[in-house]
Amino acid sequence: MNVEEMKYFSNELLKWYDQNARILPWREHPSAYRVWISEVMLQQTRVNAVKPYFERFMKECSTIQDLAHISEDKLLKLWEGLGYYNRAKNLKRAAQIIEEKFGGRLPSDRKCLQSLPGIGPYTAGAISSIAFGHKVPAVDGNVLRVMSRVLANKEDITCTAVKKEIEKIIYKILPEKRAGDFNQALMELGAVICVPNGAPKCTACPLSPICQGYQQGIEEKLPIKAKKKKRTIEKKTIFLLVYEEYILIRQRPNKGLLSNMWEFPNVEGYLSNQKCKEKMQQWKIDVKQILPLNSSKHIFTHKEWRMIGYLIIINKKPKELKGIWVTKQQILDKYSIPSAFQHYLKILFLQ
DNA sequence: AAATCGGGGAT
DNA sequence: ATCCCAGATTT
Repeated sequence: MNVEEMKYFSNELLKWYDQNARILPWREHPSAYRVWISEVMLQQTRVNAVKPYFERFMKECSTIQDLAHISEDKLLKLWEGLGYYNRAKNLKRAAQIIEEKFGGRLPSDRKCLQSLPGIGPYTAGAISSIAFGHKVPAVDGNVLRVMSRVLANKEDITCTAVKKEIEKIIYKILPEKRAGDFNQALMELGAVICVPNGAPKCTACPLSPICQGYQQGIEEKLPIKAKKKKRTIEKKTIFLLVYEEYILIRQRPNKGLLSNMWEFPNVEGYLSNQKCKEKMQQWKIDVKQILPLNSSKHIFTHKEWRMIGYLIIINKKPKELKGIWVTKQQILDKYSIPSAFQHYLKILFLQ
């Protein structure tokens, strides 16, 4: 791209953004804290999914100081259902570091931001440019797609080298004045016009006159991405253990998948009705009634849980069982249960 | 470089 | 079913 085209790129993109920017909660009085929280929530997560979480989070935890001292229960509850729960833990850790080492204020420098947990190359660039106006790129999936089309670049955008190459090009195009708007505009264009999976809306695109992919008629073949590997399948049997108005839940380990989230007791594999009875004996549970429940499945990025379940009404609270007995209300108020268990959680609430 | 980590909406 | 999302971190 020559200098003229880069000027055109920047000018037309900003002009388009001025007329088409969506009204989003984090764009209202965008403090560094609000930009930070929104950008972390938006990692691999769609705008519409984030909106309600962002507004609730800001009500319940409106400053860095609040965040540095929030309880884990409350933090996970605010994040419940959003996914990638390490994001929430990293937010709190970063808030504590910001209090200790940065005087309670977010740094503006990109490299400095990137030293904080949960803030990588993209998020550091986004905060630095959007909240502080620094001239730094913020290259996310949208930007990679838009640029691979504009440049008709047929390299694999999942490669680190290609990402760095795009960052360099963006840096050259970035305007001195409105770097934050430019970065947001490029992402917005990717989300609204230069969409993935099928036909981008090139006739409505301000960059089509300089888009090489469009002019070569290969825009729908771009970007090039390596194929993902298949998901592994895991079978599980879920137990809804109910004693009077209490239900047994347990906390997952603090590492790995859904770490520190709460779940219903479960075992690997499908247990028959008979094997389920035996398992209850093994756990020394005084069973009153066993009811088989409908199967359910939950798809993660890299694995798939196929589940069956049993509703088990019991006569006495067993002592030595791992977990805690809670009411439905306590689950709603305090304990975070991931969406994977939604099917069985719903059954519980029908009881 | 590849694997891990969630959940949901669009196609 | 597959893809992808305002990615980061660990292996």
